[in-house]
Amino acid sequence: MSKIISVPNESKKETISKNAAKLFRKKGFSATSMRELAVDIGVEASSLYNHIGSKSELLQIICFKVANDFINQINELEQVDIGVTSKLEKIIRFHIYKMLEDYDMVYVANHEWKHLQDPFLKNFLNQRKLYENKLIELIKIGISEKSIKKLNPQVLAFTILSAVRGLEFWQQHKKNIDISELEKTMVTQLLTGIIK
Amino acid sequence: MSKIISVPNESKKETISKNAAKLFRKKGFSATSMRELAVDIGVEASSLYNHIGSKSELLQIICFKVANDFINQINELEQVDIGVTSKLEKIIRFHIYKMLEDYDMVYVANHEWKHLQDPFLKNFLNQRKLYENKLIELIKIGISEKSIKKLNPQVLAFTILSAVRGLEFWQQHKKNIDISELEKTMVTQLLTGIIK
DNA sequence: ATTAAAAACGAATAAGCGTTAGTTTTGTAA
DNA sequence: TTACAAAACTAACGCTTATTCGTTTTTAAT
Repeated sequence: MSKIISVPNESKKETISKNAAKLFRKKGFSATSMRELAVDIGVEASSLYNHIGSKSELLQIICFKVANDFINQINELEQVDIGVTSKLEKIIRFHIYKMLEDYDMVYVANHEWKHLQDPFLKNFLNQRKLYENKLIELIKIGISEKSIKKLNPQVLAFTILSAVRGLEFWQQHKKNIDISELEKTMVTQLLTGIIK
Repeated sequence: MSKIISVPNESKKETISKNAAKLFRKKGFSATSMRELAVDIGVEASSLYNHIGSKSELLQIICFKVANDFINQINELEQVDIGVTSKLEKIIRFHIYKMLEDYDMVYVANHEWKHLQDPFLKNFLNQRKLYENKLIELIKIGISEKSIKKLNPQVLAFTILSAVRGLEFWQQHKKNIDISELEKTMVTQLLTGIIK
């Protein structure tokens, strides 16, 4: 066939990964074949192996890219000197931004991580638990500072994470609704309800 | 091997379906083989076909069982003469109940429906949209009655649905937290926040 | 123009897939 | 005991899978 076309500043591995993310999201990891991926990229399946090690590696790249992005954001936020509720709002808005920006990858990291193989699977789950715990700690501080209602912090954290994860919905409804209204509504529902 | 053991009042098809739901949840539909399913049930793979038509049929059974349960509940609720916020609370509590009761099936219906084949795929998505629209209509009534804040009803509905979908988390944390506290926290966060 | 590396190709491999066919075993009722 | 149907078995089909191999083409540097 032809050559892999990659935009400048993007390696061929990145090009393949992004196409893989799109397919993994649409069809699921297991139901996506390397031959399908190859067709989308415009090359024979065997040619892909000049750039990647395995199908599994593609999933690793996607999942850990997303995990790192979220971990980095919450780490940076820990340094910033603003109130707990402002931090929660920033976290929610970052999820919204990420979901609209890197939809395919975030979706795959959320839904297809279970097809990672050890040690990557364990590693990924550790990263996720780390993120959850940071969020829970933040909420606990808010409760002790009396800026957040005294409810179960774990449940509050998971409800927020589940709600923002549901932003996958919005990829389909992008046109019907504008982002600022989306952000306002979600922040209000998730935060105003738990702020004294 | 041996025979399929099914509890009384449960057909062998139901037994197979429940085992399939457990596997589909753990490994995904595409990554689950009929041979694995057969091992779990204690029979050869080919023997399954005396009771079911195809692997695909198992997914159909699971997805539409769940869809019908939720549609039925919201239909019954339409007849009841209580306030909008009470109805929303009942819906949230029903989701919590269902997720804890029929975890495997609900999870599969939420995550693996994309592997349904037409016309079942289209049918399932129609059912889901129907449910979403009923919820949105309920919220719109609440807004016009001024019992709910004037926010985007579609976003509010999807945030609720996403949050309750996230109850999958809780299957792992079942021991750490009791259900009544879970329900109270979620209802408070999702409703008190949007109720004037 | 020569050379070496990078990246494409076609063909093949071994394993696993859902499913079918034909046969044998099991359970049930006459 | 006989007879019939239900449900199990073994074996195989045709197909797809990820990946590897050896070879050829393309690209870029000398």
